[in-house]
Amino acid sequence: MITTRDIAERLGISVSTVGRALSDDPRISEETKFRVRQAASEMGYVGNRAARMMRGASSNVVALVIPDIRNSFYSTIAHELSKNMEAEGFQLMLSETDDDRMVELRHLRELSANRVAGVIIVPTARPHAESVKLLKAVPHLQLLRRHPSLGSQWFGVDDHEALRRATAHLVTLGHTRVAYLGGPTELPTGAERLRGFRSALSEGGLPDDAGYTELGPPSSVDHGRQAVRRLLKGPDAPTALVLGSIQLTLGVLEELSEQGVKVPGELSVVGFGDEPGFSWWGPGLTTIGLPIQEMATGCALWLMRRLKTKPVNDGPYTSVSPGSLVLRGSTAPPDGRAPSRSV
Amino acid sequence: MITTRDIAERLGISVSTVGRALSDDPRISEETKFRVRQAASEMGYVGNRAARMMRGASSNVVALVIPDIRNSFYSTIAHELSKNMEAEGFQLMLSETDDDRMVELRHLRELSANRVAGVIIVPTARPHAESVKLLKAVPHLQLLRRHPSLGSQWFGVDDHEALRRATAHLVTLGHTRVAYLGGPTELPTGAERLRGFRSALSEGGLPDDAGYTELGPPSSVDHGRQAVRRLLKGPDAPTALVLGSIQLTLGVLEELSEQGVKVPGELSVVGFGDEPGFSWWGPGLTTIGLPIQEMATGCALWLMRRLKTKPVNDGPYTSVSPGSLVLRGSTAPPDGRAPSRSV
DNA sequence: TATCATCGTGCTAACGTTAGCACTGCTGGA
DNA sequence: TCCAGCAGTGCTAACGTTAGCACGATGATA
Repeated sequence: MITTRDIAERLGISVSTVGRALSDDPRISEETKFRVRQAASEMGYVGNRAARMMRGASSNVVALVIPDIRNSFYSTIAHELSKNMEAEGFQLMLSETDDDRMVELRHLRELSANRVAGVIIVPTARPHAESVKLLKAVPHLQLLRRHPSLGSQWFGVDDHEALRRATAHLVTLGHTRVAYLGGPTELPTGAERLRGFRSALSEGGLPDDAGYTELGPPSSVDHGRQAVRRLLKGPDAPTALVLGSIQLTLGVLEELSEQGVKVPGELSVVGFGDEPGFSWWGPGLTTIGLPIQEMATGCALWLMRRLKTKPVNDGPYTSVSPGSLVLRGSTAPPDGRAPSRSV
Repeated sequence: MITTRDIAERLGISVSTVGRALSDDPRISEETKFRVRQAASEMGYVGNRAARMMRGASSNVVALVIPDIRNSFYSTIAHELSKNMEAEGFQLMLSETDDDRMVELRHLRELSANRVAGVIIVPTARPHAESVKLLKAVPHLQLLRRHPSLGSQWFGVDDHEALRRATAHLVTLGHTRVAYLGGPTELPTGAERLRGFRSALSEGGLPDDAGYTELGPPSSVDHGRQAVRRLLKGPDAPTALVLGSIQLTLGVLEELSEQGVKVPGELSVVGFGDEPGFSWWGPGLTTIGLPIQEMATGCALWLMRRLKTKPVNDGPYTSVSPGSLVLRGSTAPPDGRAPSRSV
C-alpha cells in the first residue's frame, strides 16, 4: 500500500507537506499541491482511514442492526439510509440479528471495535446488558421497536393507532368474530399492535379477547401459514383477520391461496405493510400501509445531523408516523353480500 | 474510550502485559490474565481495530457492492453472506451503486480508504478505470455480472441456458409470436439472456427477432409496466412473453393485473426469479427460479477461504449455476385451449 | 557455587496520519 | 540597516496496539 511517505520520498519533500497538500491546506503553494496530487494519482495512493482515526478522526461508517434484510421492510430502510448517507460520505454496515440477542451482542461488539460513528438499531426483545452498555457509548437511534434501556431516540410507527384503525374498519363492516395474528407481546411493537386491536374491539362493543388471537415469531412466514390454518378450523372460525407483521402476512396469503379460502366471502383480511404482490393477491389486499421511506429518511437525516454537529441537542427525540389503511378488495361485510371470490 | 493503557495504569502493570493478557498469550500468568480481564470488563474496554490494523492486521469487513438492496434477489444474497460471515467473525459493508458507475467509484474509494478485507461486487456495465484499479488491490469476487477487466473470479448463473429453456418451453407449447423483455445488452447478463432467448427461437425454427424484443433499465419496475404496454399494442401483439429481470417482472405483473389481460389465454408469461407473490399472481406465474442461496453461500465460502489462507490459489475461478423453470399456470398453448383466467 | 534455561514482565519502536511548533528566506516598513 | 511579518516547508510527537528484545527472579543442572 502506498503511503504519504512514499509520495514524499519520490518528490523529495516531507510527509507533512504531502499530507497538507492532499488536504488542500492553504499554506501549501499551488505548484506543490499539483505535483503531490499528480504523484498520488499516478501511484494509486488511497488514504488510510484507520490511521486517520487514530489521530482522533471519527469513522465514516454507520451501522444498521436489523433482524433480517430479506424482510422487504428492512431492505427498504437500508436502501433509503444508504442513499442518504452516501450523499454525506458515510458508508453503511449491515448487521443481522435474526432476533437473537446473543447475535445482536456479537455484532455490537464488532461494531464497537470498529468504532462505527453511529448505530441505527431495531433491537431484539430484551437486549443483553452488555449490548446496552456498548450502544450507550455511541450515537444511536432505535427504529420501530423501542427498548427503554436504550435511550429515548426513537423513530417508529404508531402501532396502536394503526391496528386500531384496521380493526375498526372490520368492526364497522359488521364483523364480530375478528382474529388477530401478530408478533409476541414481548416485543414492544407486538404489545402495542395487540393493544390497538383490542381497543378497536372494545370501542365496537365486542369482547377484547374471544380466543381469536395468535401470537408468535413475527419474522416467520411458516408460522403465518400454520397459525391461519389453526384459526380457520372449527365451527366458530373468525370471519375477519387482522395481521400484525409483514412476514406473517406473506405466510397467510400463501396459505389462503393454497386452501382456496374465499376472500372476502368466507374471510375478510387486513394485511400488514404493503409489499409488491399485495395489490394483485386475490381481490387485492386491504392493508396497513407504512411510511417506510419517510421513516428511513427521517432516521438518516437525524443521525447525519447528530454526527456532523457536536452532541448538542441530544435530548429525547421520537418521531411517530401513523400508517394508513389501504383499502382494496379483501374486506367486506361478514354475510358476504360483497362480491366474493376464491383466491 | 478506554485503552489498554488505562487498564495498565489501574492495575499498575505495563500495557504490553495487558495486551498479551487480552490476547491470551501463554507467557502471561493465569492470575494476571484474570485480573486484566476483570478490569477490562469492568471498565468497558473495547479493543480498537483501527490501531490493530495499523500494526498490519487486516480488517474484518467485507463489502457487498450491488445495484439495489430492495431487489429481493440481492437482499437474499446479502442475508446469506451476512450469516456465513458472521460465523467467521466478519462484518458486512453494504454499498448500493444504483447501476451508476460514478456512484460505484465513490463507494470503492471509500471501501479502499477503509481497507476492507474483500469485496463482492455486482459490477455496473462499464466500471470506471479507477474502480478497476481499486478492486485489483483487494481480494474480490464478481457476482452474477462479469466484467473482463475485473479478473476471473466469478459466481453466476448460466443466463443463456436459463432463458433458452424458458423460451423453449413457450415454443414447444406452440407460440410463434414470443416477446422478450430484459436488461440492456450492455450488461453481460443482459446480452447472455437475450442470446438464450434467440437461441431457443432459432432452434424452434422461428426468426430470432421479430420485433418483440424490448430492452431497458433492468431495475425499473416502471419500465416493465411501460414496456409491456407497448408490446401488447397493435394487431400482431405477441402471444407469449419471457422476462429477463426480477424488477421488470414485478412491473409487468402489476400492469397485466391492472389491464385485466387474460393469462394464459391472451398471453403466456414466464417470469424471472421467484419472489413471494409470484405463486399467487393470477393463475400462478411460471418462472425462472434462481439458486440464490447456493450462490451466496458459495461466494461467502470462497471469499472466507481466500481471506483466511494466504493468496495461494488465486487462479481463475468461476461457478455457474443453472437456474430451473418453475412451472405454474401462466403458460399454455397460444390458442387458449387451456383454462384462461383474467388477472 | 557458578551457569543456564525458564517464567513473567517491561521497554521501545513501529504502523500512517495530522497538528503544533520551528525554521528559512523574502518583503516591506521604521 | 534592522527587524517584524509572512509564505512555504520541515521536524516531531501523538493516537492505540503489538512484536521484538531485554531484564530480573526463580529453580535446575553441572
